[in-house]
Amino acid sequence: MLESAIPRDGLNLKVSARHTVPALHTLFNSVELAAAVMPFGRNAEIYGEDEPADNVYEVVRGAVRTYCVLCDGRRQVQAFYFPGDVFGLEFGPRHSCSAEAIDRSQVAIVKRSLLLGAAERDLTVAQQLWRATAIELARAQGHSLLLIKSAHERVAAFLLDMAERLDADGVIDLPMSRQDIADNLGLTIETVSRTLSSLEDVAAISLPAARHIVLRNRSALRRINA
Amino acid sequence: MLESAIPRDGLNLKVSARHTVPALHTLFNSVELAAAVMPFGRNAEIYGEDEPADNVYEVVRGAVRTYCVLCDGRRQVQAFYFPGDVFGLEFGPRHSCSAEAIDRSQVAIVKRSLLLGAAERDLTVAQQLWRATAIELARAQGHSLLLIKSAHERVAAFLLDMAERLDADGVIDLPMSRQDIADNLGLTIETVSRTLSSLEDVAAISLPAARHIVLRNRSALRRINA
DNA sequence: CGTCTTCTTGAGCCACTTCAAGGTAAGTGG
DNA sequence: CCACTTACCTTGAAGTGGCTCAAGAAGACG
Repeated sequence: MLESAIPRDGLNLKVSARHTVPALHTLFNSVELAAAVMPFGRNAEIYGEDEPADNVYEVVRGAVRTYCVLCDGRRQVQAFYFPGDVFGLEFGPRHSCSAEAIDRSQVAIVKRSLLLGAAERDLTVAQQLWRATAIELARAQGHSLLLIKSAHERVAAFLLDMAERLDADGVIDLPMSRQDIADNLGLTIETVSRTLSSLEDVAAISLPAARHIVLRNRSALRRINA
Repeated sequence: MLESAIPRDGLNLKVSARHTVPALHTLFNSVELAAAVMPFGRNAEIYGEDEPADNVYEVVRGAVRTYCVLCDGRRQVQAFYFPGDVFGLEFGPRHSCSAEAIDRSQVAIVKRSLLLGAAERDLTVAQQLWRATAIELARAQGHSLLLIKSAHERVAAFLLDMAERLDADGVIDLPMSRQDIADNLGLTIETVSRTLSSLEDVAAISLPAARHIVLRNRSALRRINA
């Protein structure tokens, strides 16, 4: 139903079979919903930190990053979202971080008030809201665990995560820049680049192009990940 | 109601006025509940990682830490909980990390199934479950933001957080060891110790005893925290 | 083809870690 | 009450992983 509403363009990113967060149509399977699908250009802001959290979003095509900026300009990318992933769901009234399209993307948008209303009438919707938040919590906890690891471990973990979410037979097509990866892993772009090169040196991956990574040895990556 | 069920002993830790997570009696204000209060000794395990998450807990007196251990033994303390704080609430069937009493503590315990049942009958309980998870999510996001900062920033942030939660007029009585703090902040105990000493040198704090910290200049700490 | 952005690589540096020693405080048994 | 033990904390000195600064290579795009 969501699918049929989506205009196609040339982006052609794959839709992940495994959802990080229950898809909106799961959230809505017993409710009539009005989901608008909106296009966003490369680096376009979807919402900003502290803005009212009036909507909930699902990536239909493309990729989205959420991030916080410290007062001195350091940026932390909290998460990446791909087709099927839900983001921007808050309990409180305001967004805790900003969201931007990484690439040209299509995003389904539904009014939060509609969801909350549905949750009041339908128990399973209420449960899905809880579930979506719980999955985000698990992600955030995993992210903080990541940040105590070494650069090699962080990059290996990142690659394994991306492989699971974007995989086409061991080949990863990254939509995001090295800067995005670095800000997600709490490293510098130089360290990310060097670490990828060193993983290529030990034949764990190969790098036919900067954003095109082939996993050559997943168990080696898992071993590095600790 | 919970209060009256609590046997007193000699610990005499203060009960924080400000709750990190809605207290169980908030969660239960429209439900009859059977909350047992159990004592735990210093370093006693309350639950272990991957154990079935059959209960939800509230610190009544004392202090609790939750933590994960990596395969090579590195430990990350995810959070500290003080009187009034709820912990161990999971959406999934198993605990994502272990919980231990830091000190001799009293912990109120309720069956998860009771809560879930109540949530099915009572919309506000369902909302409180969601809310508690959302607050944990905010905490986890804050924690990962902390971990990209410098040692000085992390320690300053830790002190400000503890001051807010344990404060008795600018004096902090820490229940946890330097190792706990280090594992929470992603640093070594030596770095934590050195950083505290250096904060004392610049007159931001004073250290009459290792676990007794006096905030001398909060705005300096806030400035350091970035 | 030139320009701009992004990515890679190198060299030196610094914040934090590691390793090591000593100090302090609380508990325990004599 | 005091020696002894043990756990915890602090401080120093040296090492190192990741950062900073800098230059060049590789794509992307008009």
